[in-house]
Amino acid sequence: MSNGVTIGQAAAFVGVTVKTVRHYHKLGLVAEPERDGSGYRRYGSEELLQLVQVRTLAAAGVPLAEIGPMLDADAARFGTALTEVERQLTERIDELAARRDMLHRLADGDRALLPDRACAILDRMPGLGFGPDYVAAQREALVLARALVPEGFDGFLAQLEHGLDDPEYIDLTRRGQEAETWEPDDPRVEELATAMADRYLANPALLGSPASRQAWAKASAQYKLINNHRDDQAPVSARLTALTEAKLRAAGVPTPHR
Amino acid sequence: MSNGVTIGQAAAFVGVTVKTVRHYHKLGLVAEPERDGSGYRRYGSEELLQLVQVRTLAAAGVPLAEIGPMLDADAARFGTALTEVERQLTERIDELAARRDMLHRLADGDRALLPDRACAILDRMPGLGFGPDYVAAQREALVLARALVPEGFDGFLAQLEHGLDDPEYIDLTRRGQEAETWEPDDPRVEELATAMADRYLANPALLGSPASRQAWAKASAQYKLINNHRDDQAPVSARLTALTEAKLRAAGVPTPHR
DNA sequence: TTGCTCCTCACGTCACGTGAGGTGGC
DNA sequence: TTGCTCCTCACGTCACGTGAGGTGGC
Repeated sequence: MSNGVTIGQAAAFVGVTVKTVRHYHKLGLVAEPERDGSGYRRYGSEELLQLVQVRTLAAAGVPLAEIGPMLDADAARFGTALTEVERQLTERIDELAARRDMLHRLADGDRALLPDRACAILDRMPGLGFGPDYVAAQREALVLARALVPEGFDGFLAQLEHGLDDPEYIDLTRRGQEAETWEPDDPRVEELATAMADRYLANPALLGSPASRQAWAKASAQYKLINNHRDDQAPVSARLTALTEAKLRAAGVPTPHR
Repeated sequence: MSNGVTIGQAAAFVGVTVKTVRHYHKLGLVAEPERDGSGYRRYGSEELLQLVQVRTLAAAGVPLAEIGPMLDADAARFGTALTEVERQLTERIDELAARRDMLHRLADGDRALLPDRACAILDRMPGLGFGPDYVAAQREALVLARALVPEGFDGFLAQLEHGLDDPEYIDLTRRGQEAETWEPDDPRVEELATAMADRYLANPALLGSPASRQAWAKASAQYKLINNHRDDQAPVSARLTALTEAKLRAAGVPTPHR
């Protein structure tokens, strides 16, 4: 004479565990069905419908505490709530798809931290004669720049791209690399700084767009930090940069204060 | 002189809360960075990379307890683990997309419990002269049948479809509906049962395919339950069904025992 | 009789979040 | 000085899961 299905069958029907069904009962999301002679719950289609409703909403990410009120609301408000949940689900799906792409970039660590455009720049450097240490330092600087001054990042990338398209600038930068093996007071440092400043003045794109320069001017503390980061490992480069900036300022080009 | 970004900047960079970053430190998933003079954590690109790695894996659904071992493994095993995680993510995404479709069906409750084919059958019924109570009862029976005897469900649907394509059968069934207003011992019940049995014998598709009949024969307990479910609300129909089945058995057609 | 399902109740777990109570930086 | 960020430590929360200790059905 027992009517309806057991809790195990009901759970299997909607694809959850028995514990989950009991949990929903405890929270009052699904009405307790009648019991049979042995005290077993017996689910009819009424409770099965409730169970499917709750599970569908829960699986879509709706917090259990919101599901009760949703099901109690009238059809109109239930409908609008459903569309909203659907929108959020679509958002979640898109986000997960983006995460999947991110997993791909994780395969080689660097790419996870930087956008493609930045990776492309770093990828070009070894072919242009830059050593691994220099490229690594540039990567660190890019990562910190992106974390610290996101609004100036695109301009920074453009600046670097202009640099890699300017053979004379590349040449000077490569000599700057070698400078690390010189004594800090080597007169060639001063000489190289002058050549660098001249090159900047000859090709102002290397200094960045006005918008980019403004973003960095506003973030002088961060600029300092990113430079310090490199300077700790490369004292001669630090002096070279300082000298070059001084010469640029002398020529009327504003530079973030160090 | 402080090197690196604060915990808040690091958290914003990877898109998590400060608490989450501290949580990862507590679990040992991200190395504790150096502290500055005030005891503040200062993140360099090294720790930022770790943070991005952990977050990317965690956001992809990898349990935190598994992330440590994954990152400690060599590149080859890390790679295979990554592909596996990627596969699972794709699975999750597909599942969420299916959930979204399910939400759509939830908009009108019935459709969430039954596949399209079953809904189509129920949708045809009102147009063929069946009352809302009868359609509702059929819906309940379908829901229970799907939950209880999934392997016999498709056959059950086919049976119903044959019924809706047989005008004489429809006519008899509609009269069965009216019978609910008769006295249980009205002689017309007997008469109708004979006509029903004759119709079944004239159009054996109404009885279901051999495979379907076998599935239901094996599940006689469930068959009983589904019938009882309806009979509670419709005693005359119960008698009508019993009489019809008796006549079919007398004609040599096996019927699940009630 | 054995194994499977069911029952209740209490506690555990996972991935953080909340809040207390306090200090440091612009 | 005010508001914002940072610090630690303890406890809370959400959606169940685990396990104890027991009964019912084939």
